[in-house]
Amino acid sequence: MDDITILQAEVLRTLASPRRLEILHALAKGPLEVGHLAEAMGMSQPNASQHLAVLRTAGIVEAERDGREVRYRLVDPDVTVACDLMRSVLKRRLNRLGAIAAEGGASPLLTSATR
Amino acid sequence: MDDITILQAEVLRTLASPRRLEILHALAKGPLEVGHLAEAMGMSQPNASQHLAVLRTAGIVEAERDGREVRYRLVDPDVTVACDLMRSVLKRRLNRLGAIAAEGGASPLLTSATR
DNA sequence: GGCACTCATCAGCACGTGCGCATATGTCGA
DNA sequence: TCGACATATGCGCACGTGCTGATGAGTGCC
Repeated sequence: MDDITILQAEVLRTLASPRRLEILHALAKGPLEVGHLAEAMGMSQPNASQHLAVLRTAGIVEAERDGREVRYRLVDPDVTVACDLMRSVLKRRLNRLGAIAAEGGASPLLTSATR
Repeated sequence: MDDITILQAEVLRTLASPRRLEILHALAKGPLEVGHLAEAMGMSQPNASQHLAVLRTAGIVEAERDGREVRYRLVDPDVTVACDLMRSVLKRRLNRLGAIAAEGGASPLLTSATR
């Protein structure tokens, strides 16, 4: 099997978490410390630290010490560009399918999203 | 939490499998039947069918009966565009980090890919 | 040095997922 | 209708993952 395919699957699996997507979305606006991040999105500090560790292991974010705080930032904006592209695709789809669903059509895309 | 974020996480989770990425890659060249797909990538028929069911539930592929065979195709090439974009980003990274690793530097991106 | 604070890590549990295997459903030809 | 083929589904097991709670490691202030 292709190495890049396996690597890509790992990165995708890393991103396949609403929490981590939110973290990326937050870090896209600028670097943040662990505590601020945890408080901003209402998760426990260990949980935030674990998610950040996962993102760091995947090479998506990087850490930098500043006193007793640790500031995290995005390594490469290109990954988030791909994410935003997918995001916009899904947005378009939601709008299109939402219009269809409004007149009684069911959509597989929404079965789990609207439940 | 944002609905689109959750939806995106589900789609990413659906794609976060080397097998399914290979399936997408194969379907990108054109529609395929379940048996041909299973044989082409050396997986059992039920396994291929399950992966296709997952992709179909996520609205990434769609099925069409043709006699006793079922032909699967991509619903929207845009998703694969995002995938290819991420793929090229990773390729660039691999090349860049490979050059660094050649002179002794370690990289978190490669820890799991080269093991 | 001692204390308060920030972050990382560990242990444990609940839950989901992928796989092989067996089997059900659907479709065509004789 | 019966048999052969293509696909889908259900079951069970092994494994990975996310969360909580507790603890350890690093840092700055007194």
